[in-house]
Amino acid sequence: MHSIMSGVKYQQYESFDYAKIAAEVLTYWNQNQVFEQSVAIREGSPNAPALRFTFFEGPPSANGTPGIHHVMARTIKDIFCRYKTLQGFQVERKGGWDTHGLPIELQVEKELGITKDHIGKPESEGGISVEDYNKKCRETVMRFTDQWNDLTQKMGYWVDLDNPYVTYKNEYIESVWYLLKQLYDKDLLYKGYTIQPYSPKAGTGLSSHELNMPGTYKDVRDTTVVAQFKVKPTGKSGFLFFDSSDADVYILAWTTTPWTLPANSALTVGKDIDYVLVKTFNPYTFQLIHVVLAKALVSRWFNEKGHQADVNSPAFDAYLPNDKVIPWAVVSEVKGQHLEGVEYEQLLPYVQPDKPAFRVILGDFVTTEDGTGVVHTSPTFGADDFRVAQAAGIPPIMVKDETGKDVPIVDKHGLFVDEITDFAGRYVKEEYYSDEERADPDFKPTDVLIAIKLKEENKAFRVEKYEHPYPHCWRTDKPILYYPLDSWFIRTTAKKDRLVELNKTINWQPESTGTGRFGNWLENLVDWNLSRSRFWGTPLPIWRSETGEEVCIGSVDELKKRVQSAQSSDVLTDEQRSKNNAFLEKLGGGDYDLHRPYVDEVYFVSASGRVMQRESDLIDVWFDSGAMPYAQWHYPFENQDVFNRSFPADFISEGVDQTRGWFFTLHAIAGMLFDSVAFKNVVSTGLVLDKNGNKMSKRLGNAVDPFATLAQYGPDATRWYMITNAEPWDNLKFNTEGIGEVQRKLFGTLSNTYNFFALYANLDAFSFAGRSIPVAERPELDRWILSKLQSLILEVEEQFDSYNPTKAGRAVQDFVNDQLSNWYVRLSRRRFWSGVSSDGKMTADKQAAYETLHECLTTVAQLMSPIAPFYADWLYQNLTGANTSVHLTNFPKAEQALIDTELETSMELAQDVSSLVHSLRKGHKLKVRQPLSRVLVPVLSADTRRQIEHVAPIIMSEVNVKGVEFVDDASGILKKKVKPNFKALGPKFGKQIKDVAAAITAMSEDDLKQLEASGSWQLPVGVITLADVEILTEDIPGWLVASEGGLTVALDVNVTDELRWEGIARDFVNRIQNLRKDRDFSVTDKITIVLERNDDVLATAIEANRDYIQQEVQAVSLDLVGDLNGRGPLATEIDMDEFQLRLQVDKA
RNA sequence: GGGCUUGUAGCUCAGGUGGUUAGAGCGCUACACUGAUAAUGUAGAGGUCCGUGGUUCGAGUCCACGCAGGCCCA
Repeated sequence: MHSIMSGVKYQQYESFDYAKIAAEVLTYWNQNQVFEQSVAIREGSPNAPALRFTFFEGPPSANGTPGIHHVMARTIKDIFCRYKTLQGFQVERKGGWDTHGLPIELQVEKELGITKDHIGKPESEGGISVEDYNKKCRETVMRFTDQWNDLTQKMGYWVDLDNPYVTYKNEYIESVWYLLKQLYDKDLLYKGYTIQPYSPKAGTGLSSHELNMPGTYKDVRDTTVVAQFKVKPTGKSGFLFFDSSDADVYILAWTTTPWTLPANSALTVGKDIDYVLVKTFNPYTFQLIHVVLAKALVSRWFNEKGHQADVNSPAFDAYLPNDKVIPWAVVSEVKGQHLEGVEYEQLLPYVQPDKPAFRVILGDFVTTEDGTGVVHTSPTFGADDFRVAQAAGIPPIMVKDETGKDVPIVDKHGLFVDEITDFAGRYVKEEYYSDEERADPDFKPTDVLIAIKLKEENKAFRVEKYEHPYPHCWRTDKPILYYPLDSWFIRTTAKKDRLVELNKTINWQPESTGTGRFGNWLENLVDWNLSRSRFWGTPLPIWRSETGEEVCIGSVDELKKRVQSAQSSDVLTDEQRSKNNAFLEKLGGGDYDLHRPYVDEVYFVSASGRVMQRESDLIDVWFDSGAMPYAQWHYPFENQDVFNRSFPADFISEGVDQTRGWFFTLHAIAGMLFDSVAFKNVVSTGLVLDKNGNKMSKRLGNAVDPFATLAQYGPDATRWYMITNAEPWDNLKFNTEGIGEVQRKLFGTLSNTYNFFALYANLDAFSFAGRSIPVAERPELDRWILSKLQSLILEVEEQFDSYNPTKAGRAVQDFVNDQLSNWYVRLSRRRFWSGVSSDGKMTADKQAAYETLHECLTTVAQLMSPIAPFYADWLYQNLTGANTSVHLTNFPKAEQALIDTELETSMELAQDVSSLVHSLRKGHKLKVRQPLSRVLVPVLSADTRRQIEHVAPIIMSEVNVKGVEFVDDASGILKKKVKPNFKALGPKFGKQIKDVAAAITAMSEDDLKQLEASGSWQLPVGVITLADVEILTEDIPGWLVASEGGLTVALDVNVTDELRWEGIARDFVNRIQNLRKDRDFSVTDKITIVLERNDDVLATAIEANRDYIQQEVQAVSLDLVGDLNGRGPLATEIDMDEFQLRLQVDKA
């Protein structure tokens, strides 16, 4: 931007550099601490306590660089905080950093060139101590803080970065521990197990990312079994026996892991899958059987040659053992949901469950892609199995270990336990045996032995080898097992109903995320698995003895007391005692650390005199972030008052991907411990995609650099584009060209409008000092734009209040472009450059114009300031001249009294009529500079007539006609047209509507007159009234007519001599103005004109409009001479349509 | 595979409760304006409203089933 003319009231600019404007405003904010002020000025007094609006910042992780989507997310947050500030609320926003978690650990592993296995190993083996490793994590996690802070500043996100909460700080962890202890005391924190990938040979669980490493999945040939589960004849299963002629009924289930069959406790079917009962023979025992499997998979297991249409086909009787083709026939068909609850006999009854099991349940993961459409379910060896079994109340098959604890039937080495008598001590996977053992000719894998046993017992329908991909441990290269591993859980299911209830009080934007995605998630809640087997995170504050005595620690003080009391017992070893001492010393010195390994080296003594050690788990980082409402204030150890006044949050906003992340953890903790929501309003935002709709990724190179974007376009246009282009919850296809468009369209127009104002205001030394001309006394146009302005304020306020920044922004944009710039300013231009009365004072009209435009611009600056904070401040301060930031003002209050809907309607008619006239002129090549005598507007109602009369002068000047005339019905020259009003006719005539519509369209003019006169009209099918039709005029015979949307105008295109002369005069003025401009004359320079008289028509036209011309071009003289030759070098020739102007123009 | 979501002009998007002629901006074409001027205005062209069925006198809009993209979860 380049400022010209300094030392005037309103700064004028030659050009606009929006990025530079933002940078200057940022400096201003920082120098004047505007953000701090914006919070401070809303501080209440004892008599008038502050209205508070609480916002929670979802902490970003600073271990990566910020992307353009962060600009989007933070713009949303910023908008509503700024808006509420304008509304008079005090909005404190504490920043925060998410510092724990797997991504950070993985990054550190990568940078150190190590794997998880190296952590905690001695250096001599190439390892790194947990202490050093965590130190590295701590350094890494804040590495890009500077970049983040820089972005925060440059994009104009107001948040307190000086006192952020940091999740790795001791105070934060202590608060988290407090919360965990609260849960523990309410019996909402317990130790259970989950099914996880586990490598028996490595003796360790694998994380999902370890499972995703390349080469993990390998094709293997496994022995697979279709097992026959014998149905018990009960009321539930009766229908299966109805047609089975006393033969046994079996449900078929396929498994690629036969070793899990002794742990079977349920069969899972799909609710909507079709199943059939098939009569056939077992291929190994040749017994007649009836089996149940999915209809879609019949052909997978049965040979088409054996198909019998009839259940009683003689083929069944003719069947002999070992016949190649086994006959089969479909007996009946049933939906999966009707199989639910059917009971069956335990397949391999080695171990009895402690609750009823062995029945059919429903699961959403069942497919008919392969197998039999029935899934053999063993809750100890499958994650899906575990989940559906738990939901259906089916117990797992477990045995007791030596300490009395429930354990699965396969031990941690991959061996069957003693209870599985036939296979006790055998590895479940043949790959776990050594190569030598497998080389023995008599060696048989356990799966095969199981298959043989099943065949012999008439429990196997098919045994076959099958090749499929199976995950392997990347360390040992052996197949993994899905295996139950210890985990700590939060019993969210216990509070599910309350969480669902509380959710209904939250205002979700968009609503569907709350009712749908989040609501469904709550409805199907499972217990929250807190455990993570990692190093850098909040340690689980639970200590346990070998016999299961437990204590949960809820504060540093409690920890200290526990350690101290342990020191006074004689149970600890010397080493444990000295570790404890070391910790106590650090605690005393204040330089303690609640992370691993330090808390692992703290030992308690239980009531029964046993050593207690910390459970090695860390907690899910999501608990960290969900704990921020409390932990950010170190609640309840400090700041109880701050917490109490700022909980729950009024507003939060994050990406929709956080639904099950932050949104949930906030909600769960608040609901379970405080019986409250954590937030009242939430905006979940969509993704920022590239301009082709693809996900942005650094790898693909289509990621947009936020710093480059902000540098090129400035933050205001960038923010405005992001907000107004798509609603925040829709995905945004980010295209930088769109920012350019916003810049030209909105900011360019607005800047031009401001500059226009400044130019003339400075010339006239206008200075805004409130409304000196009462609005009621201002011209139509002023009252109209002020009315529009009030409507805009209401609209913007409503949209911001309902958390829709997109509609708020679009409303401002429409006002600026369509109403203010394109109509108000364009039509008012003349008022700004004329209008000085004889005594040199401004006329009231001009004063009104300045005041009106000024008010519109300052109000717009306020309305747009939440979205475009820098530019709005710049504009506001330019306009007010005061050194007061727009962000410290109060949101404008709409003045209802100024809203004149009648006037707004009138002006709309003026715009429509003008548009139609332009269209007509264009069609007849009559340019606007050629004056015409009149437009004719047919009006059927007095209202419309009055409304247009109001704005007739505006129409006349806009389309350059001498008059606006009306024709009404009485004139008799209108040709009317009638159209059916379907909305009214529909309910009345229903199916007959087509006939009615045809009859109405066919009405003659006489018919129409009768309808108008009597108010009703008889049709063959019934009576219609005036309300059932729409009557409009579309034509005036003999006139040039255009119509649109029920409005019709006719234009008198007859150009009289006078009109023609005036048109020529206008053209002449135009050419002179061009000339003035070419010669760089100043706006105030007076001139003399000498014109050669070379055409009579031209001369007549000039003479006839001499006064007008001289005034327009500020000519003190206008002489027509016979011949310009010889009058000097300044003579000019200009083409003007059919004329050739030869003239000389000089400064007077 | 499940839940949620999106699909309207070349591009980005509007289109309360169903009403017969589906809109805007950008881009494109033409013209105008030239005292807001690297600005501005006006007009025009441009559509299988993702598809198929259904409900209805009438569907971009309601219902069902699909197709394609996206997010989350398996």
